[in-house]
Amino acid sequence: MARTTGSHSGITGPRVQEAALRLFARGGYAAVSMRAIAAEVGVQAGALYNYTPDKQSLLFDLLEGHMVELLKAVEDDPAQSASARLQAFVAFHIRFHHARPDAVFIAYMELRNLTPENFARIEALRRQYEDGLEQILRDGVTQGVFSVGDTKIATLAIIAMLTGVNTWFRTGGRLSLEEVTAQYWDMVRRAVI
Amino acid sequence: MARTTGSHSGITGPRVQEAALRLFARGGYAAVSMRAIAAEVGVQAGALYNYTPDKQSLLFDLLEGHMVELLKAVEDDPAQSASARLQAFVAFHIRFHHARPDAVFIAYMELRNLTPENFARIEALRRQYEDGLEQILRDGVTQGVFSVGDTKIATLAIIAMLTGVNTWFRTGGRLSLEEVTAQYWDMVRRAVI
DNA sequence: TTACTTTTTGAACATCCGTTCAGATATAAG
DNA sequence: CTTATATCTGAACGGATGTTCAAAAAGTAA
Repeated sequence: MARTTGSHSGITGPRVQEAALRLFARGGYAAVSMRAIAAEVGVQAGALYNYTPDKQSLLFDLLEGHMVELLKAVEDDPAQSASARLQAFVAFHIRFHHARPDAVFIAYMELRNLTPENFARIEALRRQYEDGLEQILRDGVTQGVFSVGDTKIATLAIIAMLTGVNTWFRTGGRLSLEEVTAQYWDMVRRAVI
Repeated sequence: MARTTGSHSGITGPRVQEAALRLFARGGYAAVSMRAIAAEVGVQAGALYNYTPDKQSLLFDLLEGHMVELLKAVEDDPAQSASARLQAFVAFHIRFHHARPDAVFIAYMELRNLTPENFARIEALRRQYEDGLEQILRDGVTQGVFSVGDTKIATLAIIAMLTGVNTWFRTGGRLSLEEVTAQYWDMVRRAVI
């Protein structure tokens, strides 16, 4: 046998990405074999190479796709007050990351498995995202509504704090995501205002 | 040939742990072979099994050792003010983690490579550490000096924020570790007081 | 039906994996 | 020096690894 009934590139391609994302997040890049990804898709290992030149590209494409999506989704209206912009950022970050736990996990864990060139490209995208938050903090300081010693440190501190939600929050727990977001916003607000 | 000149258990044992720590941190548990660890020590792969029953135990012992050391090193004097205790915790956390970047990295990244039983044991130790901070926050709230909506969330937020220092801070950069610590303490203080 | 393209199989490649163990060698003890 | 023990080597085990590719099957178009 060879080609299976109903096989189609437009279907298998995304399924390969999804399977790789899920398995990389669960077991780690190095621990997941191409055969395991293929089995998840319901295909033999050789067929994966119609959709990726190699395993490394599979990882990089996932990370790059995640970062590009993140940068596309984040919004900032400099016309609004710095406080409102910061609140919007906090809510956005928690919501966006909560919706993609696997991609977020991989984006933080598998950087070391990228080639140096690929690593640099992902890092540039991450810095771009950080710069968006730092600009809000800078504007707030300039306008005299924020009191922040070092905006770069505050940026990294806030992002680390917000991303941490993903490590423990589970839907159906003691608090809703909205309640959690309110709590984090309260802490962020007091930390910088 | 077999036993090499100067070979000794008291020397090789710790060297195996150190090599495993360094290599796991750099490449990830799954990506590091026993042969690579052995090469780092300057020994053949078979010799490693004089010091660990298997690769899994090597990882678990590293994580458990790190967590036990962390719990042993953290100090808290309930007789002091909640604010002083919190400041001491912030300074301790940053200092302790900065001194052990590899162990910290592994402790956060390789949990998924532990067997369920080993994972549960490490998680229990981590929770114990978190509980120490939460107790400080609770006491502060009880004494009316802290204003925290949810002490559990605040605990996780603070720890995530502080641990994040390890991902970017490098000695010799723009700021000293003391300056960074002061900045973080400022943010933590304002977030909870 | 026929001709052509897209997609997948299944086997093969060389290489690496964790782990075991008999035998060899260094160290320590008597 | 002899004996015993601790330590390490080197080879071997079955199996898994990423990747390639000719051949086969399914889909598409006439």
